[in-house]
Amino acid sequence: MAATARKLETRASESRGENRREALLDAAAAMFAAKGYDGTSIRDIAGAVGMLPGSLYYHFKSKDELLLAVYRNGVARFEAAIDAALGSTAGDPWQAIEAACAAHLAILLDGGDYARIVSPEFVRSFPPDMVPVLNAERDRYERHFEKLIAALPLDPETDRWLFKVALFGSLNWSQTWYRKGRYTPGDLASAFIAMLRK
Amino acid sequence: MAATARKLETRASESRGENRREALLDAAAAMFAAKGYDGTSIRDIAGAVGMLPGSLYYHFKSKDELLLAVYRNGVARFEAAIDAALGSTAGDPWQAIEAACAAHLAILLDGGDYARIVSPEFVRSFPPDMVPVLNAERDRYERHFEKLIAALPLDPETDRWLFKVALFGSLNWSQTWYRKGRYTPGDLASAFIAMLRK
DNA sequence: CAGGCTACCAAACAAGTGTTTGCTATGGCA
DNA sequence: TGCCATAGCAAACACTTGTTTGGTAGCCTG
Repeated sequence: MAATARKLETRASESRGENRREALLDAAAAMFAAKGYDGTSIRDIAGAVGMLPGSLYYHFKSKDELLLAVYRNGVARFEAAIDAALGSTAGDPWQAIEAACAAHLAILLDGGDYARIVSPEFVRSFPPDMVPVLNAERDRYERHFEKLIAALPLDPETDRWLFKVALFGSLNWSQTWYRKGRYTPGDLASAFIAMLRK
Repeated sequence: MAATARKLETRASESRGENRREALLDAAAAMFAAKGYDGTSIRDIAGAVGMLPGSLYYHFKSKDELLLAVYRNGVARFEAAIDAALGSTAGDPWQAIEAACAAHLAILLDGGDYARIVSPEFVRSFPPDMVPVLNAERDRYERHFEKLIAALPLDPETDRWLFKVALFGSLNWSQTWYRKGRYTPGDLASAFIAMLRK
């Protein structure tokens, strides 16, 4: 999408500069999301923006670096979403975590191609040596949730680590079955939290 | 594992017959689990059992067919595990579903290479036209859990479909973080069920 | 107008992919 | 002894992959 080449653009600031790099990123995100990392070739990505395969290497020095850029962009969207959600929340910890979950689900389920790639569904299509690097990016994001869970008034015998993985499982698993229409991300967030709240 | 060629076997029933086919299946399962479907080549699999790439096509007529055979084997292990678990359970529905969850986790987390491939983590490394076929196999399995959830005495306003996906999320997500030692599959099953039970 | 930088083209590279084909050693059966 | 299915070898097929290399328009600055 938005991949038409603009050959005859006269404004130098548009036909040159950083925007072709971003076009490559957009195309890469879309194709990674659709067909996985190694289901997508350099030729596919370059072709989508009207470029030859070799030219991509002017902007990114390897396919791995391109993946990392796309992945970072995806994680950033999640972070921005929960930052925004938590900014407008009162002090109630249950309300706060529900808002964070709703924001997380909104990005996960309908946040565009960048966000979809962050899902572990894609992990197995990544080069093995890239996986630790990418996971580190995601772990940083998950720490926001650990803080929210720490503030929750849970039963003393409830393991907060297990609470976190149970919640994250419910949230992230929804990507495997969710279809637009029946539930909104907000519906799911409140339902999941209600099930875990006693 | 168990991939040594037995050239000098005299017993015909061992050096011939179906056992080379099973050796290929074992090798394929191990390598798919380790490096993903398209991270594994026909040459890798054949080489692991001391065969040349072309020879594999005597046993399987395509790489896709090999994948399907491995996947079916994986699903069968899950089914066998919960069948066994439910056979020795009393009538209490909460106890029954906890037993099923424990069995599911035991296979998911420590059930060998066949079972690991059933996880959606691998979906993106499969050929797109195979995905519906494979999902159909898994859906059949999940129906066992729907029955168990239907028998649960839940609040009337609890959506049982959402209950199922929340539970499955918690269970299957554990594959992304679980490491042997700290928790047993049984620990996790009882913790997850306790969180969802009011 | 000269020189250099940006952004890209054109073409090839070496390696790896799934698969097909023709042939052959082996053992069981008539 | 002759025959035939089994199980695999050896070698190639056509194709795709990520990446490199040398060249070159077009613009900006001096």
